[in-house]
Amino acid sequence: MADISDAPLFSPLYRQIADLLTRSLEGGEWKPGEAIPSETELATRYKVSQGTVRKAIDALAAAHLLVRRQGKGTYVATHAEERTQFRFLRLASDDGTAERLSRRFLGCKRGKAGAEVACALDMPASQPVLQVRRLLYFRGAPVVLDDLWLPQSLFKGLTAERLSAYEGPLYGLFETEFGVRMIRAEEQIRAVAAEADAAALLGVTPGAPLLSVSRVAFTYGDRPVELRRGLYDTRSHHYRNVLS
Amino acid sequence: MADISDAPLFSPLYRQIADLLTRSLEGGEWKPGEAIPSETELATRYKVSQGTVRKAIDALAAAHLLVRRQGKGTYVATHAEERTQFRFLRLASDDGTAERLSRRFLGCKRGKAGAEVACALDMPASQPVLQVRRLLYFRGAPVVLDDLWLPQSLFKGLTAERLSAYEGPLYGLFETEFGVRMIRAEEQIRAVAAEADAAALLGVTPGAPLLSVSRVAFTYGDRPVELRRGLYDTRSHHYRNVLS
DNA sequence: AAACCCGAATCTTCTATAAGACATCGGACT
DNA sequence: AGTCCGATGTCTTATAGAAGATTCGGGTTT
Repeated sequence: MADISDAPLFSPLYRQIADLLTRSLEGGEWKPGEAIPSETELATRYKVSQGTVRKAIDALAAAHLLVRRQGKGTYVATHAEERTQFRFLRLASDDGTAERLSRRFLGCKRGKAGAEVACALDMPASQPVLQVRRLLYFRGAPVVLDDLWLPQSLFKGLTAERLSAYEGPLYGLFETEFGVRMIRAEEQIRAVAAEADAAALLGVTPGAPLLSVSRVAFTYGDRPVELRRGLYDTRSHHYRNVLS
Repeated sequence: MADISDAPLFSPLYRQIADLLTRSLEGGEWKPGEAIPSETELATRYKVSQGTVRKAIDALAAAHLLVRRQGKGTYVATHAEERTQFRFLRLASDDGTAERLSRRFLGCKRGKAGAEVACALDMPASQPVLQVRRLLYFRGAPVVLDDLWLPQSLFKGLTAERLSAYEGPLYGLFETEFGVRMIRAEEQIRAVAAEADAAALLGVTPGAPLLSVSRVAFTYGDRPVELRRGLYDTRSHHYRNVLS
């Protein structure tokens, strides 16, 4: 059984507990969507008070690793069910209507990481990577062209068929099928002119301004596991951001 | 003296205290940069325990309304001093170097709010507004062209001279000179083609892709008090965002 | 005499714990 | 089928002590 001595010393007790919980989450002791043990149960397990466990859980809930439900329990956060997939897709329609979005996968090929991809994913160059290309449609019209790069080591067996078959957000697939849970992401946004191929796929004129969104997504331990570059047609949609 | 009875009933005690504190902040009982009374002092004032006051302060600190400093006290957050003006300006250089930014004000004229501006600022159309235009320079080169619309009722006496004279972030000026503190902002980002005048000011070719950032900034009570539209040259800079 | 160093006192926020209130759900009972 | 009720979660509040920051004064050094 886990014990306090596993955690780094000279750190507040509740933080040590939070680290232990994070490690259990990372190790898959509790799967996404499941409930973790109750606060009192964890308190007896770690030999601390319920309030201390609570404060540790508070920190993880603030980081969206856990979700609290009063009276029911505390659950491992998941991308599979949450309708807030808009936590990672920040595109919204100008008229504010919630639109059904569909998608189409254009390709899924194996290759070796170039310098840029290797750098972003913090891996040696020419490591095997998986490249995926897809289109997102809002109300039937193509709006987003996404290119993804994934380390093959983590996503063995990922094929275009499995991508097309899975319903729900991509990060839900990664989580349930490959045990890779995205925690956090950083994006770099710029305006670019549409190249010929992207313009054709998005139905815009070549040279038209597009939003370029480069994302690196991280899993536990701040390990980068996905590089994504999206091109957004922002004529009737926009990237929404909240500064708080 | 304030009392619990001022707060809405049937809400957790710590939230009631948080609301009272927010009202005091809004009313200017403690000015930005100043320290608020200690937790124990507030506890005796509101007739609750120190821990409850603490939890209320925690909530306001999480919303960046207050800043805690262990051993010293809790301070009212301010835009005037914080070097994290990059909480609202998310532009970063591609090479990661921290650059000194300078600015130049191009104009400051009075007028009446058009339909769009009035809608964004939640005011009747044709209300008097102030329009400001400025350029931001990174390393001597123009990168951002900003247009601001402000309700004249809140910013009486704001002139181009005062804008140029003030050192530090614009929101610091608003806060210290006009008592308007920005709490939160929402941005809509899109890619647009440079118009002739913007292209000339930013030193890009007309039609070049630019990042368009429309921001509505809110003060206490979620009252919108600023509309801002920025055009960013993203050839060697990018808008940085963190999804967490 | 002036400058400096170093604790004690006393502020502050931070941590840990305990006890009771509130929410949810399922089974027993009417 | 509807209602009550208890078991089991989280949520709220309270309290005591620990840890960090500042001030101030006495002692030492320059």
